[in-house]
Amino acid sequence: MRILVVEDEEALAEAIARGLRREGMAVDVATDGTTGSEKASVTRYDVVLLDRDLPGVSGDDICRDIVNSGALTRVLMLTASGSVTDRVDGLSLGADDYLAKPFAFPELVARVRALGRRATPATPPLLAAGDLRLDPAKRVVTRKGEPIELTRKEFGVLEVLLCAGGSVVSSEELLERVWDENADPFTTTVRVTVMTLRKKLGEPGVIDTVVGSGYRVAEPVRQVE
Amino acid sequence: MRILVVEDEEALAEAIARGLRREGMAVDVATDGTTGSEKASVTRYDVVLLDRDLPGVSGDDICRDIVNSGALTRVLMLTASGSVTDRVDGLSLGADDYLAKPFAFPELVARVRALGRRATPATPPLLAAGDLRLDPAKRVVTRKGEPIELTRKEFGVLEVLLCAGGSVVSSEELLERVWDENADPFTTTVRVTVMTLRKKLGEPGVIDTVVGSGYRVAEPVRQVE
DNA sequence: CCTCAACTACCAGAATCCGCACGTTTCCAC
DNA sequence: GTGGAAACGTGCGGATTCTGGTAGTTGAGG
Repeated sequence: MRILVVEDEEALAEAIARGLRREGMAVDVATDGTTGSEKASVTRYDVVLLDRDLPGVSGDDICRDIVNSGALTRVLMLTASGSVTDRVDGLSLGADDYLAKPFAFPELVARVRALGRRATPATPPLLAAGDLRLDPAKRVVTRKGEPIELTRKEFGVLEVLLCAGGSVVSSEELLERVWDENADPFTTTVRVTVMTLRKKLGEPGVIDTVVGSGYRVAEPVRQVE
Repeated sequence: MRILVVEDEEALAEAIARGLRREGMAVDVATDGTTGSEKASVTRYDVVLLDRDLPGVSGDDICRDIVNSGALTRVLMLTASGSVTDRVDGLSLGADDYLAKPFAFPELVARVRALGRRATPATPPLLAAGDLRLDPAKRVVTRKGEPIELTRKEFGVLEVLLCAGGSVVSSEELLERVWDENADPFTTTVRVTVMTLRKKLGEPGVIDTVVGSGYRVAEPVRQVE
């Protein structure tokens, strides 16, 4: 497993590196944000251990870069502050996990391992199609920068459609994924929700109907900041 | 996003479920390990929230089952004990994340969301023959880059023929694979559908007739991406 | 008690499907 | 080759299914 440690405290950085090497991992070290960013863009690391409080380029920026690059690299954020809001912020930036200093070393190893095991690429936290933007963490949808108020179900439907990346999603699957197990299989509520959703999203239409199959987003779906 | 909460303390389970629902997720609840295991094996959840200390079937066992099933489902382990060894154990069992009780709710939400983002299924390959392209997921067919609108049956027939890779497919087999079990065996609808399909695909002809045997695609079939 | 998301019921219009009738091609026996 | 039968292609109209849309009801949460 290929690891990058970005940490400005040199002693700590080396200690972590030594410990992880003992666990059989290949560890590189960067002691400032700039070289960390460079190394991350050159080498395909499995996991990047990222100190959030870096001088120069901040850990948040590096995290964003890595996530946006679409690489398979996982980010484990390290921070001195262990407050809950900080954690939430870190995760919504696209970090895959979060660990507060001081931490126990076995826990660090376990989390790095857990991240390395994950094969599927990390999805950046913002979905976009055309001039439409959806932020799953903030639960905000905008079109041409204008915010659009959606109900929970409407948001859920749009999120599933965008996550599908333009593939057709049947109303059965929408029901399955947005509603819970008590949903009546014969309900027409999906259709109604799609309709109100379309009305709120406005022109030109974002959601295509594929008769007999389901719905899909018309514009190509991108993953941005 | 489809979530399962397995937690024996009913009050806590419902509190979690309510909170996650407010975030727009579709949440099912199981208050013991057995039903939890059953539900997890029936429904394709994005994330399973798993209490480790369950009466009956333990959380560890359920976690193992889910991981072994090869499903895309992610597991977030919940536990009363916050000791480091426990955390390490949980993660090495295949859980994707770990949270110690008591936890702050925003953090739970952030972690669930981070896990749910990763559950994106693999994209099936594109089928191509000559200048014809078929995307099974997006349900899109193009010729020379120009999109062609097909009905469900037409698309199904073309898909089966392309999947056959140029081999002859009898109209009986087409009927069997594209239509449902109630299809009249003496129907002429396959012939009609093949006709409209040919008309839409245009010249030069893509589908050959093998008199007495069935149909096949003329050009060699490739898989591209 | 009020508000609003969520849902059901229902209708109208459109797309799709499919049987039927008939024309055309292929194949084989002679 | 030639005649005929079987298999295949094709246009049409009705039946069916599917979808968009409206209005009103229910129920949870504040």
